[in-house]
Amino acid sequence: MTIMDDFQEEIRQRVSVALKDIGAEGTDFVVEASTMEGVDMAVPCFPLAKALRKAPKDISDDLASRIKPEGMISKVSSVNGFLNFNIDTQVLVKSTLDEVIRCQTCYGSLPKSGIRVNVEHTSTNPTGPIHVGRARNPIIGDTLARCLRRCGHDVMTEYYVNDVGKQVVVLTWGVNNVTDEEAAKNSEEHMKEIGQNEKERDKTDHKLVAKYRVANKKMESDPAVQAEISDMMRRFEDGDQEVIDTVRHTAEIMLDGLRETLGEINVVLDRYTWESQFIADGSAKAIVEKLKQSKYAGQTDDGAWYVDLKDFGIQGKNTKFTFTRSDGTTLYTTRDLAYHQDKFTRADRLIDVLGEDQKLGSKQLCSALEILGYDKFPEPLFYSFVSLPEGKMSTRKGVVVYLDDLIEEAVARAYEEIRKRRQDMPEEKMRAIAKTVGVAAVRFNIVRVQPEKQFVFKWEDALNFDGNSGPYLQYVHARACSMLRKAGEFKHDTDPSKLTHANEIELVKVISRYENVLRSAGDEMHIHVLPAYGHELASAFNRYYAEVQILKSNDRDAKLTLVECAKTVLADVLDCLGMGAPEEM
RNA sequence: GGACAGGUGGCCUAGCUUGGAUAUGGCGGCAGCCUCCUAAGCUGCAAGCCGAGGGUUCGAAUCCCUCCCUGUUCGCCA
Repeated sequence: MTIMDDFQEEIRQRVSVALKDIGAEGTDFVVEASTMEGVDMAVPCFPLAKALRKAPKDISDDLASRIKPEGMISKVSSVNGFLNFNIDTQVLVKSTLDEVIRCQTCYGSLPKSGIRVNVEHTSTNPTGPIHVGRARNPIIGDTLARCLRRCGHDVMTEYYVNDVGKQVVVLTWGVNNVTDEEAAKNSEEHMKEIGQNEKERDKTDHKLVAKYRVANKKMESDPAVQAEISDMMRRFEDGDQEVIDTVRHTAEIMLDGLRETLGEINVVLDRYTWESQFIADGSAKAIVEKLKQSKYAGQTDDGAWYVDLKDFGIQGKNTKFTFTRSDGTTLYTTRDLAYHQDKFTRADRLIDVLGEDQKLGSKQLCSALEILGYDKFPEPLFYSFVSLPEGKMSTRKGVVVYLDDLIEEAVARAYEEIRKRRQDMPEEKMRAIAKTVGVAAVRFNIVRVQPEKQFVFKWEDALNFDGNSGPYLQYVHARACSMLRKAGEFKHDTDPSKLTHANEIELVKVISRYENVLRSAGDEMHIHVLPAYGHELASAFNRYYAEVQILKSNDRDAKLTLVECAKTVLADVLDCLGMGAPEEM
């Protein structure tokens, strides 16, 4: 419960009593945050007009005259049919600041819920480096996980590694049969093709992808290679441990590169689960047997098994969800079912961060789970693909921006910015700050937009360090730190009579909303409200900073206390967004 | 063709679940502000048929219907 929630509740009670006084006990009404400047909460009286058979304006006038400003209510007024309320700012300031000082980084966080939440995100196929088309996934997933932890849940993040299927087999063949020289030559051609002059990055995922490209080409042109790969596929399907191990090993190497990239943007996953596990432990086969028993099950002429989902809201030409090949082997979707079954033994709530291309698959998965007797389902969080101004991202067409390149560019730009203004700073420190600032710019640029919205990647936006950006929030944090450094020792003072400037009240109001923002970002999975909130908080701080003298004020301790509280909350917002909170920049 | 998303000033974006007062903020543009705590900042100005059309309502960006545009999808791929 935030102080605004308490205030809202108090208004609800007072209005109920007033309605009783005018003989309209039990009439429904809403108390909402006001959009009008200088008003905190409002009760629109228009819906009451019919029931009371009076003009809205008369009702609000009448009610306003019956409610005296008491308790948290400092002012009641009636404007054009709206019954308006103002909160007692003294109470607001005192209780908010005391709470921040008491809780520190836990301010805004909810108590332990005991709910285990599993967030599966990223899960990109280990066949190449992460490009920005997919970069939304780890950033959304990681931010959501951080929000959910603040909502009091036990959160585990998880990456589902696809080490099964043709793609990884081809990659594996490439790793074992393509020479380094061939790969280097391909790499050179590839870079030329995508219009870059530099050499391909010396990083395992980038090095492996060259072999993957060569393997794909050879497979297309050379029947012998094609046959070798088919043979590997067959042995894999037959459960040949040697082949399975080799493929897994390649995936591990590729994954090392991906993990490194993710680490650069502060994304660390708690667990990696391998798809091959569900073949090895027989759970995918068990799913097949169970689904075969269902009344929705059927077999094609060739012998492939499916369940018909037309009764489950699946629409289109084909409502059949196939779960075995005609030779009886399992499919990706079957193994995904086994995976979700496994996840449900480890968590109460499952969240899957998925690209919008997975929408149908996710729905089919839920229907199949229902057939298997489940009444709990994974909650998907879909995001639209990131495209480039020149169109859809495609590695083959050379229309691609790798996440590694984006990070490198952002950090380089941040370094230039720092060097411009801080000649006094040691090189190493500038590098460290550039890193944290560049990463913040990248992450913020992605989470600020609602996931389901189409997203066109533009360098100018991704490298924006002004206005609504990650570096803007960091700048305010650094500014507050600088002020506190200069201030030295001071005593916490939350006396509200010393914090009466409009900008001070505004700043406190923003701080007091943090809990509601976290709840919306986490439990309702609206993570994009968090960067917006961070910008509001930082902006409110900047206006306070611009208007009010702090270090030389008579009420220095109280003003510094507000600075410290704002800094504390901002630092937590930054952390929740997976961004560093630099003390200088 | 069906299904599912998105469409808001030149560009990006919030609000839509649960209808309310002058539609949120940023970028870019224009005009100001560093003898003072970090100018990656602050202040002000210009800029909108909320995709189009109907409907419901005292009141619609928000709810309902139709249509248009964009994206995704409709594999014995993963």
